[in-house]
Amino acid sequence: MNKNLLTLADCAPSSTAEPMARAKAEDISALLKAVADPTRLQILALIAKADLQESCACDLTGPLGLSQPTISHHLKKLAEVELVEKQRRGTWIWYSLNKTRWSQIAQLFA
Amino acid sequence: MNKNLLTLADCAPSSTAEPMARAKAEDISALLKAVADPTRLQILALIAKADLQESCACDLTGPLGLSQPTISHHLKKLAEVELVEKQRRGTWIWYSLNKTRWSQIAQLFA
DNA sequence: GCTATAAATAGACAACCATCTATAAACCAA
DNA sequence: TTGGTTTATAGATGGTTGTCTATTTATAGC
Repeated sequence: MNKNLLTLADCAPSSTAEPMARAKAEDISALLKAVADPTRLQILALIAKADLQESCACDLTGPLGLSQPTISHHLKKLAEVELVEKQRRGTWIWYSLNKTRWSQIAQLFA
Repeated sequence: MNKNLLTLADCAPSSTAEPMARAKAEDISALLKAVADPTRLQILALIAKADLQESCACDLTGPLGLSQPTISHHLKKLAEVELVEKQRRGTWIWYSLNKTRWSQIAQLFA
């Protein structure tokens, strides 16, 4: 996933050649699906604006008006594609953005 | 949608303030959902690599192994969020990428 | 008008997903 | 160990969506 979508298309020799490999399309799709949810976009924005750019899950339920398991579910989805990272400090688990992964998405559309 | 997601977060004064407006999150989500599908990513790549960077729907069914209505369905989704544009020339309808819209996505993750 | 081709629509169906409640697991402090 | 707090998991449910077949609409040529 080191080339963007448009240049990826150039890998094939002609306009009637094979399409982008399905497996690669599914990889990119999985990453984008994780971001393409309104609640997860709000979660990412909340983390980004928090002090030290990290939040614990319990700080997200209130502003978003969602149950704790629902927030946990979304954070798991974001962690699965490595868009957020978790770090346990005592009772709390702190979530932060993986900016490398973030900019990889930007590269896809550059 | 003229600021990216991370700076959008800065609009709020403190870490306990309101989250990103739900309506805005849903707008961005709708755009990203349109791209976050493996078949639609393949369609976009096929259009990008085609001669003159445009394809008619009938050129997509073969390489992707999908029915004509399914391709039509995906092209409609992409057109709804203005990621592709359509132009009728006789019997065929030619689809091309809206690169302005494309780069707007890149801006979100810049 | 008739026929052929391209694209869109309608309707059906299976798979996926966001959310909830209820419960369990992990951790800290007495 | 007991109790309180935070996070994760299990299971259920309603809504969304990708795909298909069948049909309709639009255009071109005879």
